[in-house]
Amino acid sequence: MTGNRLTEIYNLLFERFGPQHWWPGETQFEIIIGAILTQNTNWTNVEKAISNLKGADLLTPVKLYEIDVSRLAELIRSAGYFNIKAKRLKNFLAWFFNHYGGQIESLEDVPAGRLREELLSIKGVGPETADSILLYALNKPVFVVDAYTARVAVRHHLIDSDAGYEGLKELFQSNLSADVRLFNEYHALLVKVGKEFCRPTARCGGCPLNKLPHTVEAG
DNA sequence: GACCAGGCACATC
DNA sequence: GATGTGCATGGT
Repeated sequence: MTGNRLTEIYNLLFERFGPQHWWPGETQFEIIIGAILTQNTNWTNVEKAISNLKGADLLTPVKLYEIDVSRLAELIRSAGYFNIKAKRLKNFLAWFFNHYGGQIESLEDVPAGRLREELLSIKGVGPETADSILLYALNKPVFVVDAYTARVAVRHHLIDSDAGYEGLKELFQSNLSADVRLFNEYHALLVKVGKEFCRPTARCGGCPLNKLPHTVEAG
């Protein structure tokens, strides 16, 4: 029942918007850095920060591990919260080098459940960032939840409004096949429809999901 | 000028 | 365990 509804939503979104080509990043490492930088921030702001790092030829594990945190903060200023994000990147890099020698391939060998717990132990890496790294950088079949996911699911009565991150994640993971490409595209499509039609102040006109049972709760 | 954006940690009750 | 607050730039 819910599974069919989730599939119906996916199909409506894909028919309307097509493939989203996520994650926009050239390397696995770049995707991880982007996952931390995009916390509560518009992606266009993150692109400038990543561009700065590339322009300075610093977007490698070793170079970011060695760079001074204050210089890192200046380079990522456009991403917002730049002081705290510089620390968060450093926290991740310290963990990455201490436990995995700064080698992405070493991360890929770790079971997703264990790696998720380890990522969550890093200060500055919460559930969404951890799951984004697992799915988009490491190709593990975990569903990524974000503010848009919650808004769409609640407005279409797929889950209670007081459901937390894990509840939402379980909703999707238990009703869909554990498919990396499906999870990749589904999350990206939810972000797309969220940006265009499912904003906090509702403006649902033209939304491809309007044919579904629907209650708008602005704010 | 207010509101929003691909969160998270921490304080307080 | 729920709720509130700081973190900050840049686009609409």
